[in-house]
Amino acid sequence: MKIGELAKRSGLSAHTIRYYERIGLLPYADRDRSSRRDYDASILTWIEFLGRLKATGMPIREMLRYAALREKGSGTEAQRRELLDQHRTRVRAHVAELQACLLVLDAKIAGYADAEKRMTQYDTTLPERRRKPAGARQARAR
Amino acid sequence: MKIGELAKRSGLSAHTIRYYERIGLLPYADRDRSSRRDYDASILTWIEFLGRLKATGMPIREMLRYAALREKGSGTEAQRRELLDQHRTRVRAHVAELQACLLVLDAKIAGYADAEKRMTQYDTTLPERRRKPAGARQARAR
DNA sequence: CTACGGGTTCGAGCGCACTCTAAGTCAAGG
DNA sequence: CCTTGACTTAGAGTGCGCTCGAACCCGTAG
Repeated sequence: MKIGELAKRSGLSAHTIRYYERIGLLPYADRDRSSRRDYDASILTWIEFLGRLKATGMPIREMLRYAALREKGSGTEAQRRELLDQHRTRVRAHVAELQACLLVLDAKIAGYADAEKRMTQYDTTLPERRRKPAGARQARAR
Repeated sequence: MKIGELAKRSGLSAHTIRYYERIGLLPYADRDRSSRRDYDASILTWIEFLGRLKATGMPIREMLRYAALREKGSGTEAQRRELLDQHRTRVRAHVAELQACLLVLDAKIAGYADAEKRMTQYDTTLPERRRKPAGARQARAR
């Protein structure tokens, strides 16, 4: 598989794939006789996993540490597990934080929704928004 | 409250506070007669809310849109609600993605934990890690 | 009076993660 | 043979969100 094909399949750009190889996130790819990268489908699994790490906010620096351990092969499993374990802890904390923020967001949005409802009912500030009082209660529901 | 005090209370640096004012994320602060910023405690509420937006990944560009609507005052509630509502949707999606990634991470970690356990039991690669076979099953539990 | 510990402005610099450009190589199709 | 288009490299540029430095100002304590 050439780099263009891999780009399509992985969702990364060819530029990014070369960049990842340059910094050591992807292993140095075999080249054909005209020095073009030729990939094995198995690289996709690795790219996909890198994507998960990235999606969960792992900085490239740390992915590099993981990639290096992986390259090094057996004997590094405990360190790899440790690294992922620590990352998981951070991700869990992050999810918890997001959920807390969502509650705040919910409250804020509910506040605005209330304000809107009141406006529609009593017509305090936006005359052009007036509706028949009877139907106003349901207005703008989403 | 002077900028240093606000920095301490808000967790932002004085540099960042000035930067936020410069770009319009914080309202232009009143100055004392020697042109130093003098803050009202109420700014903390706003900074805290900005922190939530930031924590949930809202780019500054969009916080600026929200801040501008807020400055503009009443009549912008519907737009503010809309903005926050869209953001909430994105955050929820992001949380879902993180949770999916966590499952992958869990599986990967479990895989490594298994490998370690097997190593400890059969002593294949790391002799210095050997333990009495009888107790090895429970080793390294977390 | 002077030193110090804040503060001020403006603009430059940084770290991250790409993203793109320029100039060149190569293989296949018309 | 010539064009096309996908590839190669090294290195420069981008966008984001700060972060810092330089030079200066000001009020108070010793």
